[in-house]
Amino acid sequence: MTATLADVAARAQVSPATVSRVLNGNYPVAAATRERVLRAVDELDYVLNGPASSLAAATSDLVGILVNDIADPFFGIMAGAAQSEIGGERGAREKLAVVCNTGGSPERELTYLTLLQRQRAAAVILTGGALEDPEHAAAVAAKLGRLAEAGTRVVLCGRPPVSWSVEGSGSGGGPVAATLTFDNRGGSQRLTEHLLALGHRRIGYIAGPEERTTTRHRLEGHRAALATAGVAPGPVVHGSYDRRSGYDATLELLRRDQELTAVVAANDTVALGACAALRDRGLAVPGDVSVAGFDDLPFSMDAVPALTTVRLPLYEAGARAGRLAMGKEPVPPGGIATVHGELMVRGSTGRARA
Amino acid sequence: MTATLADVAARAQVSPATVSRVLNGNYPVAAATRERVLRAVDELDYVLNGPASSLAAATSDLVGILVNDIADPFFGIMAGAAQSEIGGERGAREKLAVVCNTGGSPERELTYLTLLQRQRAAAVILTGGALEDPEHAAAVAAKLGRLAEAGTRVVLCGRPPVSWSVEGSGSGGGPVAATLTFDNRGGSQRLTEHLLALGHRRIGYIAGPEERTTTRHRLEGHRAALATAGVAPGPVVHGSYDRRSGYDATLELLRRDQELTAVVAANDTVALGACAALRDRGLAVPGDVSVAGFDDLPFSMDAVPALTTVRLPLYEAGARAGRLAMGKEPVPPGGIATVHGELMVRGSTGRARA
DNA sequence: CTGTTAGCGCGTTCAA
DNA sequence: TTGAACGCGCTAACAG
Repeated sequence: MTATLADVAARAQVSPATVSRVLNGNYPVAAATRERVLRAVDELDYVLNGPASSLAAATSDLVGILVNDIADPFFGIMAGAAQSEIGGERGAREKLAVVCNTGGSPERELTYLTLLQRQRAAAVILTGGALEDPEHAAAVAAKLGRLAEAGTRVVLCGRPPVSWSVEGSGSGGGPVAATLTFDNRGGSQRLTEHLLALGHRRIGYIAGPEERTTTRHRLEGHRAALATAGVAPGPVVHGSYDRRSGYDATLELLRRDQELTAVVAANDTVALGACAALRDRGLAVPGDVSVAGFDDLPFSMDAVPALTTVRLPLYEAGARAGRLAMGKEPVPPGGIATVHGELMVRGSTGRARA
Repeated sequence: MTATLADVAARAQVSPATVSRVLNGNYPVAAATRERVLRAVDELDYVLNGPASSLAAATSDLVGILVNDIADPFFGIMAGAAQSEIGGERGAREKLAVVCNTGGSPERELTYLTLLQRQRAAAVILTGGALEDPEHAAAVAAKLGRLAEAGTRVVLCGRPPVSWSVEGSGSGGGPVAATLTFDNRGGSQRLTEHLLALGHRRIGYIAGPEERTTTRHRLEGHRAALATAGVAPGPVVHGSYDRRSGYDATLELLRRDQELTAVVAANDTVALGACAALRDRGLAVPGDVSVAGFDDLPFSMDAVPALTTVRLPLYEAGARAGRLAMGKEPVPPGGIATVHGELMVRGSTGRARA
């Protein structure tokens, strides 16, 4: 049988309460007593019963990190960074930082939130773009409200603020403790401006999945740049955030406009697919067609040619979200901070061909 | 305040026990009663208290998936696959599949195992190579033993079987319910044979971190192929599993042997770094030097030239590990199944230059 | 500084 | 098919 607190107490000849106190380290305990207790713990291979502890204390040490696609380094980097800030909490109660993969499915997102609510999670971090379906957005907002009520800290990372219908009194920022939102629109706009400056006038755009905030914002930035320059928008194709999608979409773009001189992709992975498609078509990058991505994932630098893209400080943002979730860092004014991207000009973009 | 089982019972005018029964669906309950209870649950926005439930039932619905590096798709793909098999359990008790990022640190690995033991996890999946340090291996084996004793199913995926000192009676396979091990040695051997067949005789090798099973097995396969062919081993450099490491190691290899005609890398990411280094040195791939990787991650196909590598069925293996952890699939004979890799010959390897 | 006393919210006997 | 009673293992008052 597994040893319990009482067993340890008996062996150390103290009361269960004392054992609890040395384990949690929240109360003063005589050094000698502590010593004895720790020895007993060791001898019995005692491990705290998490559920019992959580039940009694009405809090748990679970922290959930929701990601859309765990196989995508975009999320892996953020999640890993957040986790490293949460796990390392020395001295205090060890938190169990845990990542949940929704696969982009709205149902699974809600399921995971419910499961975390069940566990009375200490905090929840939602990463990446959100679905724009109003019904689902409302369901998530409601869920987050209930989590917050129960004392769970909710942090958003790389996701726009939740629109919170102010139905109650003016409690402030709704259920979300802090939001780190990415400036997808601005980054995308600067990227397209870069292409325009290189003389490109016929630019195809490979957008992400429809109904997603990230997709829309990046597309809006692109269009804003075109509009400002008085350039007519080129063809747009939607797809998922993977390489295959970029490949197929590029062929479709070429079908729609043979004269394209540049392709802007929803992200780096898609951009790589685009490069592959162009090569297979016998088109040189950037000689015939320039290609640009977004995010600046590690592999983008190694592509041939290296990818022009917008660098998002994913690690830093994830780490900050982790600290915010742990209450280790002050919440930004208004609860919202915008994280900006940096244009990285590399070999995949060049002057437009005549 | 959050609603409790008792609140629901009061509203539905039944006993708490009955509510528990409809929620868990393990006992017969009259349809009309169930209906009333479910309505009450809905009206009160009731969510089961996980800790209380786990305490009473002495089991939890948490399943832990340990990975070495969550930002690496190698692990992301396996973890995502496992999670998808675990999450979708319809009808039964919803499991919370959760991934824990050890970052390759032995301490964090043990910490996470303890945390999962605390939570009385239903199952634990350990993915990827293990550290070969005997002390740490023993500590992990002991931990797994305690987990198994407490009823946690332990599954290994992409990791060699734990050597289990048979100290007790012949209980069989030790604490591990099932092991899916990758045939790193065989795959590596076939890869090197491929290079030998192309006429390469001076082959550099970029190994992974020292003291890791994956590193050793892949290196052994490589050496076995050389020995069989009677070819002298070339230079070997160790590094981490990232692109930078591949870049630096390649420069070092060239320093040690100017006449190298091929470089074998610990994995695809490292291979990409190697390609970059060669290019920067003015060497063509595969014209001057052939390059090969391992794993066949999605981006490897898109590299220029596309990477010759060994394809590991990561998704399938992860999914199978997930099913094994859930007891949805029969354990392989002896508790151990070997997953083989497939040699993928692509553009990055060619005939050795004269 | 330490022991005693109550529950935390739920699952699971036992009866009915 | 349902209800009553007990206890899971621990923390948090309150004494001492």
